Amino acid sequence: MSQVRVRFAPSPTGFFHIGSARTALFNWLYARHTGGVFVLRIEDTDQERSTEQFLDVIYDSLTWLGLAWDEGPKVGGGFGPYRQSERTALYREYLEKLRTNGRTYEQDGAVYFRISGEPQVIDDLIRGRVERTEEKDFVIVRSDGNPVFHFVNVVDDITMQITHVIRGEDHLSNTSKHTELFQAFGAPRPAYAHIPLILKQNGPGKMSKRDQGALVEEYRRRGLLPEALVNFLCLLGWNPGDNREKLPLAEIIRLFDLPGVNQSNARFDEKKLAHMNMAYLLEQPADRFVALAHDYCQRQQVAAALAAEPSYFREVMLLSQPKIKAVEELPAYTAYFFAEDFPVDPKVRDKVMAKGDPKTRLRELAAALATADFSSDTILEEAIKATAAKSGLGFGDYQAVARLAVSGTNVGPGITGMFRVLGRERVLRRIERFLAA
RNA sequence: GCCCUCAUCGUCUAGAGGUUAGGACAGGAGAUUCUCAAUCUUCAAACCGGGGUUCGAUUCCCCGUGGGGGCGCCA
Repeated sequence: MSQVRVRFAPSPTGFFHIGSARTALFNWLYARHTGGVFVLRIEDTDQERSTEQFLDVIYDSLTWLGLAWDEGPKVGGGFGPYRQSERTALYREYLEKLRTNGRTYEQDGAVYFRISGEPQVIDDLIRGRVERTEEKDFVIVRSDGNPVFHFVNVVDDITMQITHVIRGEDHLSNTSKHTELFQAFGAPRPAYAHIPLILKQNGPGKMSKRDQGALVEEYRRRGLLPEALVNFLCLLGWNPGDNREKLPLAEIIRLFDLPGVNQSNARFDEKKLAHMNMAYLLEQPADRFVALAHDYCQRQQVAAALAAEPSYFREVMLLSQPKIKAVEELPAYTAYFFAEDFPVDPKVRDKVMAKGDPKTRLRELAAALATADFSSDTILEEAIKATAAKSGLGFGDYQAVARLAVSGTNVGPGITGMFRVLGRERVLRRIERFLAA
């Protein structure tokens, strides 16, 4: 059997949609699974709407997702060029074939394709047998001379020797147009696999570019891990056949196959994506996590964090890694590590100060910390416990007020780690200031 | 309107002609911790309706209903 050749064929007319990402992903997975070739083809025949900016969005998004193409723009290949705007001679040639066969006619300056009207039957790898009869002749070249999608799509699939067309279900009804054209060219047609659509999470209809969470670029900007998004997208319409959900890409590649793809549309669930992202974030090696945090701070221009010593920045981020759910929480979560004028949550203050004798506790703590060893969390913990024991109290009686004084809030990493990273001087200064206020 | 397509917890899904219909996210309740998370335990939550076929259907078939898509000189 000859090598599998699949293609992802976006048009650069807007930002990169999550549905496009999944279509690209399924094509890529199938190519990797079968040892085939993943072709990127740019469908830019709509000159009105296509732009170079959106072309870069496609390249950047695919690269970010880790979906490298084997043939296509930038990497080349034996079936180029890979932008339809550069293949006009080929289209003219193929149009001529139809013309000589008497399958075209002109009307209002446009070229129409004369359909056979025969029922078109496809044996879809996902949906089974689908039969549809095309009823109307359709335009294949616009009056301005530009060829139309259905035509160029088929010509390119023929000339690029595409073996499997994996695309969204929104093309299922169009397929009869395409098979008519394959027939007219006398060319063998590829196998089809129409994957279900992604529906918007609220309200009716499929996800569109305007919907919340629809753009890949958005996730990237927010610091989402691409591997988390990829894993999540795989699960939208496919599963490994057991109860596993978070699984390595290599394992997905090994198990992925077209008949395993679902037939029903799936609703997008950002909560599940967020959970997946957290799971991946938790297991990131320290260096990668710090790099992600730094990238994000740079993009968001978090000046105070960026101004810090790299080793200090690293300590702060590693302290936060097990506590956060997303990189985008980092600036707010770590603000008090990088500035003395951090905000104090009034509600937390009222609550903490209402119970017991917090100021006395804080004075006792300050006295102990003045001589304590700040080099390790456990030593600090022991020191605080010893102080508490003198008053017949426990660690918990000091924790809340200490946290409030030093960070202004009631959420954050453990206070011992917080103290260690901040250092004695800063911690004592904050406590003094708090007691004086 | 015509055509295509789909149908299991709120959501993503597993499942099989006979199952206590399983898992995950979200939600509830506990446990744990130094707060908040995470983690662990636990609760609640589903086979769209009607006809068939069958000893038996949520599973197979038909109809209906509901959802989604297509019907562009967009892709």
